Amino acid sequence: MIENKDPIKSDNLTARLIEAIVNGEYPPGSKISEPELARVFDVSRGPLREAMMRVESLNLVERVPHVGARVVTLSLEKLVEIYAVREALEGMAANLACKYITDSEIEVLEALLNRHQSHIEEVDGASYFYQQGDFDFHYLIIQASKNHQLIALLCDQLYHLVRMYRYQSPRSHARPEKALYEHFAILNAIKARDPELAEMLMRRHIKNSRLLIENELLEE
Amino acid sequence: MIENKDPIKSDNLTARLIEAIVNGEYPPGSKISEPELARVFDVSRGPLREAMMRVESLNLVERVPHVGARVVTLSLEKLVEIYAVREALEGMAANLACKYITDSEIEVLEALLNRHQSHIEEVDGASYFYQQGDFDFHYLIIQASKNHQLIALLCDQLYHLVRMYRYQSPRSHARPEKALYEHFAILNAIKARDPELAEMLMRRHIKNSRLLIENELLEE
DNA sequence: AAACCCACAATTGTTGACAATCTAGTTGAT
DNA sequence: ATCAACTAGATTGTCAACAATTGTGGGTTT
Repeated sequence: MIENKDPIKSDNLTARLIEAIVNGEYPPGSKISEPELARVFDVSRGPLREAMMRVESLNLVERVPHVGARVVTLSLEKLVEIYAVREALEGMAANLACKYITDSEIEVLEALLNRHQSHIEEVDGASYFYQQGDFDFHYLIIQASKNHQLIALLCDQLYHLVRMYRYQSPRSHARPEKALYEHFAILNAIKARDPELAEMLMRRHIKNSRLLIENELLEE
Repeated sequence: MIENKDPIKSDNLTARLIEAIVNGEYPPGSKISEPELARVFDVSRGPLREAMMRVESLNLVERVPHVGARVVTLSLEKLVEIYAVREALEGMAANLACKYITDSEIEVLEALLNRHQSHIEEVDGASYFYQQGDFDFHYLIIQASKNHQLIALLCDQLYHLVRMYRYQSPRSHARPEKALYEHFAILNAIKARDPELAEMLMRRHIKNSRLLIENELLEE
């Protein structure tokens, strides 16, 4: 079976552009020059512009006609708004997951959380690892909802912005012990097939993350 | 003050394409030929493809590399998924609206609902008018949330699919009296600044709409 | 008759060039 | 000296032609 790597420049470009923006290679607010990027990515401006249109749809860049595109700047207000949306959507995801999650998916989640627990006990404050693990947990819950619209909205759109913020935030927003405790509570509710409880716990979990970020930023 | 009509073909095209697809000019499942559409809209394939990328991001068309794009087909399953997302997001919108809605916005909503009541009393089953009115009500609540991410997600993305379905559905999914009653209940909760109640009522309202659609389709 | 292969037409992906618009630097006037 | 207008350069928007891939139809083989 040959690995079918997309030879379509426009499609590959989109993913590469997203990565470059999310990890800060093109920092927030910086101008994006079409000729320059076309040179960097070794494509013509045609496919590049097509990719830009998609990236714009993801709200990663903002375009002004005849002027150009800039990487979005993540204000505190915007991030709070995003977390409100996450709260609603991931709450629903946890709710739906109670009905649709499979036994094997539950096993994967349990293994993941156990691994997190070990790591936290070993190295206190393994924050980078934890952030990735936090993403994994939320990802799996969202997937378990089996709602493709929900999955697309969260994983293909919102999470790029969330990742962009975490990558570039000087602070570490991790609170490993408490968050892990909340993750276990959510998983237990899902295992008990209790949609209302699972949704409520997920919403509280995300609200706590939001409050943490708000406080950290307000301290400055 | 001169009306600044966008002379940018690529941008205008996107809106025109969306309208054409939503109102069924290009029916679900039909193939979209780039040369043909370029002729119809009197543009080159360049701007047309840029518009197509955006329309694809809205999930109104599905593209296969080197094959082409087709208008999405709205299955019952997909619609149910969309309504679950609406339930989560519009519930949150009602919740937030309790905090951020202005007095003038409340007045507009009250006037809207009163107008609906009059119309329903006059002509029994003014279903077309009601459907537009239903959109207006939900639109205003969403706007009142003042959450730009939420507004963009619902008004700029999801609602195109909902409108597409309503336009093309042979049946009228209106249940004017009950829906109007629910609208009044939601508005009252918002006026009382009761976020939990407003969210709960909005979610029930949308769930009722979903159940109605499910039943109507299952009858066939 | 059914299945396979091959060439042809049509469509998609990509490119480079051209036109329209914005930005910046310079010149000139008050 | 400050501000406005103009010009030059660069950037964005658009186009038409070229390259690559897919689907189709006919012809051959089993």
